[in-house]
Amino acid sequence: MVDREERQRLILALIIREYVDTAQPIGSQYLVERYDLGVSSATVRNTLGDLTEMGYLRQPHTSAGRVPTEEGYRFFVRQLMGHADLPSPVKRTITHQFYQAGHDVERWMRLAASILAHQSQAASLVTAPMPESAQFKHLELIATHGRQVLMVLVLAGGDVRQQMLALAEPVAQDQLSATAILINQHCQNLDLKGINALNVQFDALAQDALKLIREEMGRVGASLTGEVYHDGLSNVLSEPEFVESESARKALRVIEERSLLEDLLERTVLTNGVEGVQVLIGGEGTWEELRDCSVVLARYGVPGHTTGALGVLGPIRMAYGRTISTVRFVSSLLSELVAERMAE
Amino acid sequence: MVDREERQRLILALIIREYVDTAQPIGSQYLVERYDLGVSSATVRNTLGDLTEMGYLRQPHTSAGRVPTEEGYRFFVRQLMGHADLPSPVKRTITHQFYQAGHDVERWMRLAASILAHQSQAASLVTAPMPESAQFKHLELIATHGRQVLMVLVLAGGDVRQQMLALAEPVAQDQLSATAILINQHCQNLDLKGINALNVQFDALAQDALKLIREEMGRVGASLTGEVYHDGLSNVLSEPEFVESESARKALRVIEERSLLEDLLERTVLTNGVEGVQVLIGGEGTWEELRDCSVVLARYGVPGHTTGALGVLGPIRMAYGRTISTVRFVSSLLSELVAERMAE
DNA sequence: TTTTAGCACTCTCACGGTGAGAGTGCTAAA
DNA sequence: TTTAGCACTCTCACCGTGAGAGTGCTAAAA
Repeated sequence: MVDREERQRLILALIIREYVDTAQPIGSQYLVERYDLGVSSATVRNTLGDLTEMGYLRQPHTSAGRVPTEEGYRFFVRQLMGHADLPSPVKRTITHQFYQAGHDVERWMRLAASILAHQSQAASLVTAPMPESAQFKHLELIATHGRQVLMVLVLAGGDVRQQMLALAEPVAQDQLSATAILINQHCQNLDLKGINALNVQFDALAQDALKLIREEMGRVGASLTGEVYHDGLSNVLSEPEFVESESARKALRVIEERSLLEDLLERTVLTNGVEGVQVLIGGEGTWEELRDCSVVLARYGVPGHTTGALGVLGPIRMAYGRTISTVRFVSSLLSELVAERMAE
Repeated sequence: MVDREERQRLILALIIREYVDTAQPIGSQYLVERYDLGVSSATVRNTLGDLTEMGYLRQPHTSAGRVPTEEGYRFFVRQLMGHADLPSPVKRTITHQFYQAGHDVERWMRLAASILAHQSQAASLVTAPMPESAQFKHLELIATHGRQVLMVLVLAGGDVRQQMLALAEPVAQDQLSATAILINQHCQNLDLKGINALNVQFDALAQDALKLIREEMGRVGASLTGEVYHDGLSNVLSEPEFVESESARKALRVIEERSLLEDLLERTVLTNGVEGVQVLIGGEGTWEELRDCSVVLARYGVPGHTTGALGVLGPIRMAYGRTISTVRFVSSLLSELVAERMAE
């Protein structure tokens, strides 16, 4: 004889597993036929009644089977699911793919998005790693043509930024190089505050360059999310819950519209102090656009220095186990890569 | 009394206009009520019969009104539509927005995608401008940490590329700078062929750098499409033709899957010799994924030097007039910007 | 006290029939 | 060549029906 509560947990887990597979309401008879529960369907029915009363299951209509509620999924994720890891061969394959991408951050991002989308069969999103504060490393000024100068600014952590600098009059490359060397000497390893506090008499050219440098460094840290990569959008459209295009539209907008996505990320994984993978089910009452979907998010990078976020967006009826382990693994991998890159 | 053929053209145009608005089959009575045609519904019915026989209209079923066929749209776009331009105030607004984006190519791309999506109420896509061949302009080698060196390569046309160069042993910045100067002297304005033909004895460091330069320059021109920007994906999901998610999925895949998109672009606008805006209606029998949608495409940039592509993807029932003029205008604007940037 | 068999009950869904409405094509007259 | 008139066809919304699924309850069994 099994403990009453034990059976409730078992059956909730089974219903979620089956429902994630089939997208069909699950009945008592179906369960006893497929699993060796050792009890009759009537007993299962009692348990189903309990779980329904507890708010973890619901019936679409009287004569239908049970479907997990959002609360049911939450309970499952928090208490029932366990901490399964990705199978080792999968991990090795993924690691290998990142290894092949070399030092190219853009390729990392695309690869991460592709892997997440593929593993979870849902939509994925990855934001480029963003330094939380800018630290001057190196400057180059390169004459292009006429009064336009290309400024290449290297920041700590391997972040490279380019800007065009429009001068009042043409300047020779020699003079540009001299100015760059001068600025490099004074600004080495300074942050924005340090550069602002600099008390040196620069010439007009250097001042122009410094102005642009300040602007560019000010931009760093102003936003927590950089370029956004995504993949697998067409995956979610094949899910039955997104056939009424309205919920699909809302979900798409979260990925497309930068402001929505930034709000979501900043209020979840990019909040300092929060660690690990976060699971948002059905918008959690906060995000109307996510009412019909779930999001699995994680931060990656080196906290306090350079971080980004990644995650998966799919139907509420999602294979949380696999998705969460993939998100966890890819984020830890990216964290390692970012840390290595910073050490360079 | 109006010429028979004249009436056919008028009525086809009216049906397309109405159908694009309402997405409902249009009947003879509806037309005579809304437009002052000067003839009875019976006459209109005869004309409808003609147009149906010509293959420009069809009936979803016997007792329904008429709907344009793909052939009908094609005829409309080619013969009936005229060459309406965007209203001047709209043009001014758009021009102003690009002006505000400064010299930032990434912002141009995002802005173009946003404008196209917004104006056409459909999905838009823009590929970054790609030089057709690489010409060496300038090189910088910057020590970062240990054996990792940041290589910044400036190509003609303002294209800047960065790569990490991993050395066998650490090298001081002085020596890196000297090597860069050396390479700059020898490679100035050379293309890949010229660099390969170079007959100079370089030291190990310079040879490493040159190897990477060759790789990077070889990458230019290898693909005709660079980074792809898009916007307005959620627009198309609101169209009634995309409620059955299968056609929406196929359309999304064209935008998401690089290989599909590249094939499409290279076989249409990026084919040399083709000029102006191209309209593909219903996949034109060639692209299965586009069977249920239309694409309005154009090339932009400076032909033979640096070009990109842009376009709009929407339902076949699309407001071709407005979309085509927007695509034409934005592409000409981007062409100007790219030309200016090349002159710098 | 827990489990189970039995059973009545409820609800959905697929099916077929029906009638209103829309739009047509044809015919014959203008 | 155009038009009025009309019969015809097809869809679509509506309804009623019955099979099927799954339930909750009750009373007996363990």
